[in-house]
Amino acid sequence: MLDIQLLRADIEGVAAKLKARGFSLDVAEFSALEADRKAVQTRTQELQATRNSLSKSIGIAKSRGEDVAPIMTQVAGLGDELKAAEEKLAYIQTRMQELLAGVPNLPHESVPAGKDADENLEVSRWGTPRVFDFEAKDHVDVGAALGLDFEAGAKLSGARFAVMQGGAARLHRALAQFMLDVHTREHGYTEVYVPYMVNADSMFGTGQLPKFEEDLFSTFKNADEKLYLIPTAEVPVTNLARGEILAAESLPRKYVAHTPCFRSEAGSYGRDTRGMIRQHQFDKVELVQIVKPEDSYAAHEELTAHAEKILQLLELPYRKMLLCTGDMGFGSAKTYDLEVWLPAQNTYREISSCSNFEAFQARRMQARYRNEKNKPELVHTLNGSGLAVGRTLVAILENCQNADGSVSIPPVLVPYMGGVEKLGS
RNA sequence: GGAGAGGUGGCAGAGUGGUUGAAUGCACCGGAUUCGAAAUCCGGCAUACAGGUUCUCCUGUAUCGGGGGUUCGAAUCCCCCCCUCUCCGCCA
Repeated sequence: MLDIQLLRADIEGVAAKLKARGFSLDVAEFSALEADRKAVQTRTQELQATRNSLSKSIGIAKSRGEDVAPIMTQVAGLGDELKAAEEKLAYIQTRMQELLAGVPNLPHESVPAGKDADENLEVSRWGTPRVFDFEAKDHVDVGAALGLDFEAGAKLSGARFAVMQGGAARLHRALAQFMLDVHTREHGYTEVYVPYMVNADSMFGTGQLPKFEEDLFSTFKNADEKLYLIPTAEVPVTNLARGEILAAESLPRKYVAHTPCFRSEAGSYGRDTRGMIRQHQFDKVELVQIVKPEDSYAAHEELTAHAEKILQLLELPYRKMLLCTGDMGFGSAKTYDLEVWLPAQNTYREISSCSNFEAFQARRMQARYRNEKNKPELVHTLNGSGLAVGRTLVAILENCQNADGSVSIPPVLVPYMGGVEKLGS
């Protein structure tokens, strides 16, 4: 959520920046509401002040045993106008909040302008895509012999679900364990275990609600309270700070969590229908940092490097992309995507997305810390995949496949595989 | 699932209709004392929003788990919900 003060001070400037990311701000509606708000709020508060002081004098008069009837009639005269004013103010404020809640974050000045993914900027490449001396198969074909079973997933749950057995399942688990170990031991993150279902307040806090409800799975906790399945651990982990005033010394907070993620993938019909790339349920190891505002851009570089480190250790070629204004997520001020090389697709595919949200989520969550002046100030929040486990499995199956259909395990994973160096054949 | 207790400021903990945004203690900040420190003393210390002002200041409004109600006036009374704790039952 943007600072409403910013919109009041310079709505045209804000609208221009939002336009760069393809969002059209309803300046007219906002301005009209703002004009109304100012008048109605001032009047409401005046009336409330009058009522309060009259009520107070009733108390005083009563304690002195004086007749309070004249004051009572005076205060009664306020009733109707006050009630009407309060109702109108509540309506205006609700409407403004709704409007504001749907406005995406402003892009950071270092973000290139662009319309869509085609205008993202390649920042760097690591590793060299392997040249195969045989026809490289895709992960579906490689995985079939190793226990990766999409038909079973479809039988149990439908499209976009998979079952893994034996070696594939073991490799999947090994990847998550490995990532957690690297981030906790070498990168200083605290491992957290969090709920996989969260309430609407949490979803609002990180920005999934109210705008993206159709992307979420949900269930009813009781007749009128919904619980949402997390689309990423970012939601429960970042919301740990919701409503808190953190001690400055406790920052930065660095969390890593391994969770399943659930996404309805509404609107992606026909895309990535084959294989594990786009599933309704997948595992991810997520990095979250909660930092002081002045540290967030350094933290963003650091967090991205932490995700890159996993790819490097696994010896998977990747490139780092700086997303342009038009391709960034709703709440992000700046995002790097890491894209891993997939030989069967002959291209790089997203395996991690690392974003700095600045105060956008913190404002929605009222997540603050005490600054040097001892005043509460909004923190900055960041997160990034470190990495998406399912897609990492895909990358290993494809990049490390052998002509005989087996898959060589990256050396760093061998200890996590009980010493197994090769799956299949 | 049954029975009971409770949710108040960073923390602990008073407060059952009226100058209560809220006693007191701790923590924290400033000052005094001291060669310095501890102890002691004095003062300050919630958040959000609005208006004025552009001062790091004044005025106002809202906020005592959440929502609704009664009332001129609600932390305090009524209703609904959420959460925490204790005991019993059940259970991984």
